[in-house]
Amino acid sequence: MRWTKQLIPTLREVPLEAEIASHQLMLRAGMIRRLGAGLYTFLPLGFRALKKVEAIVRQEMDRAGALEVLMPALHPREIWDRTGRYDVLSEVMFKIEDRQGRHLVLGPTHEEIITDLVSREINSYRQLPRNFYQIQTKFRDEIRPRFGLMRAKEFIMKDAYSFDVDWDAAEKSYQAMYEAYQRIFARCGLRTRVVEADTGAMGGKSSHEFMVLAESGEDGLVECGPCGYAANLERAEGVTRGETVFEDADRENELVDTPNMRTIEEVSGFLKSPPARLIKTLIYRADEKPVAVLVPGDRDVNELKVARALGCRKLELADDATIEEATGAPVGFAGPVGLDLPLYADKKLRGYRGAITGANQADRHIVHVDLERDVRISEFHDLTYARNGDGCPRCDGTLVEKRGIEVGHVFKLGTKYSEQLGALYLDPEGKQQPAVMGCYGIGVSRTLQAVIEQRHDKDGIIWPISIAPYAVEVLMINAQDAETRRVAEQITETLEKQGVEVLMDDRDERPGVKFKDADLVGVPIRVGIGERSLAKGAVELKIRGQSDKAKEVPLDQAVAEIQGAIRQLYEELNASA
RNA sequence: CGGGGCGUAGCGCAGCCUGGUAGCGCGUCAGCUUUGGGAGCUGAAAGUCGCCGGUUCAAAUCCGGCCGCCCCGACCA
Repeated sequence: MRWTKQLIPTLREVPLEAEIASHQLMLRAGMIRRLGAGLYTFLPLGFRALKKVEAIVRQEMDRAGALEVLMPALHPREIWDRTGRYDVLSEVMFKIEDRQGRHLVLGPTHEEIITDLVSREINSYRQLPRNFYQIQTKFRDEIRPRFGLMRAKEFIMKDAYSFDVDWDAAEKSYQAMYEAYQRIFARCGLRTRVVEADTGAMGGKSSHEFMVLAESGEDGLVECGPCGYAANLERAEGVTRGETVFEDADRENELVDTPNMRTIEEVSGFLKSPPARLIKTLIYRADEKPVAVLVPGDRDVNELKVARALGCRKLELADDATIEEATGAPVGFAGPVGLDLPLYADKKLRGYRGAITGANQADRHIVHVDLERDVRISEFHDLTYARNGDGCPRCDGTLVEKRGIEVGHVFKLGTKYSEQLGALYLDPEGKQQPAVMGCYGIGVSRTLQAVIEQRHDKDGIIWPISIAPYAVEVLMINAQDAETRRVAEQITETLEKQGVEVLMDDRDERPGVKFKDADLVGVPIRVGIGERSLAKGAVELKIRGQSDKAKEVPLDQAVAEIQGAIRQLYEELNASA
């Protein structure tokens, strides 16, 4: 392919709309263009790379025995009502009406659709296990789309759904997908970390996320070096090794004046006590009923954990009026002593003595609080976010906090959907059983961008050979030189005949422009054709991201060398897998 | 949805406070010169100044409303 026949609108300047490196580079390298918030067109280069990722996903899913299907993106509302998820996912679903006034949604995910299909088509244990997957566009009304393809309203996803006769069999299906995912991401040149994760609105028993470590990642995670424990911050449990008994722990509790001191910071400073000594008391509405949540003053509440501990569907911080009504004091002075609400305390507060809490009176706090002596806690749970330096819940190690981009998520779903939608089969005894399900997602378009986020330098993208839009770029240093053109065209043609994807930069531009664009676009193997080396009967070979200077290769060996370089790049990729 | 910011040529921006001819850099097109890491000169095309309304002799500029985008937060398979 000639550059002059392609559309590769590279940008010299950084577009204002892009914040993170991968987003900037996708725009600058002419891979994508924005249509609206969270909506992107793939230009030829971006689409080529995307198709490479898809091809790897297909190969590995097929290899793992999954069967490719294609389901509609548009769904009748009724199917979502059958599982109650029309309400659960209501906010993220795009809803539309057809001219008959029928209610339709644009699918944010496809559990209902595939389970409905399986309920009709699979009836016997002899037909199990089966795993169906598709690569398709998903629609989610994200509150805030950002970072280009990272969080878009419309994005490409590979989703797979496994159906098994029982939990043991389902576990095998899960393992097969887990391993397929490892291979997929390795083949994309990504270093990923697998973490325990929250199942969220998917429901189900447990799940693992595949994270691409990156500073710009939207997800926080912690990991423990010694034992390998790793979990999404939404789920991670950190063990505190901090003290729970503070000075004057044995004294009776007493009221102290704390005029206008409402925040942990203010009270901590005013009373000259570390924030950890304070007990933060937050009033929530759990399914409309007020409850109090207690956590150490230096900790943040993890509302997902609270909701799970309480078993409530809807959890929100109470408004000021509710707080005043529940505590009898203005906001900022709530405390558990004498508070007539269900009290849910974070585990780390166990044994807290000599602590400080709000007094449920304006401008007052209570000191020397002994949680066991002075308060009747309803339940202790893990209710806070883990953080850097916390103890590992599995071993003696210490947790390290990192950031990551979630590119894959595998769930053990169980029988939730199969029961609700009647995906039942007859076992050998003729008894009806619900299929045990798993579901497995890969954000395909996001994965593409994650590769760039992880593999770039100041000059541009460094594609792994496996998903590069082209494997080789043949660069005419002076496109007006006849011999340059002849050699470039001949090498390009030979390689293309051998099935190599070549981009030939035949633009009549200055060399600098073409070198810069080559680095930006990031094609792995660059073949420079210029008068200087042609005079020596050679061309110049350079691997993107490796060594600064190009290697001169005799003309008659050029194609063989290029093929060798391609092979080597694939080998390196496999070796790191 | 709350807070902040921005909307002027394809991209990046100035002009707005203090109303009066719409500008700069890059890119694009043409010509000449140049040619190994984002060239030089000359010329040219290209803008309903986000939209609607108001004030005014006159609005990119002042006022009101709306829309869009970006950032932070809340939220999120």
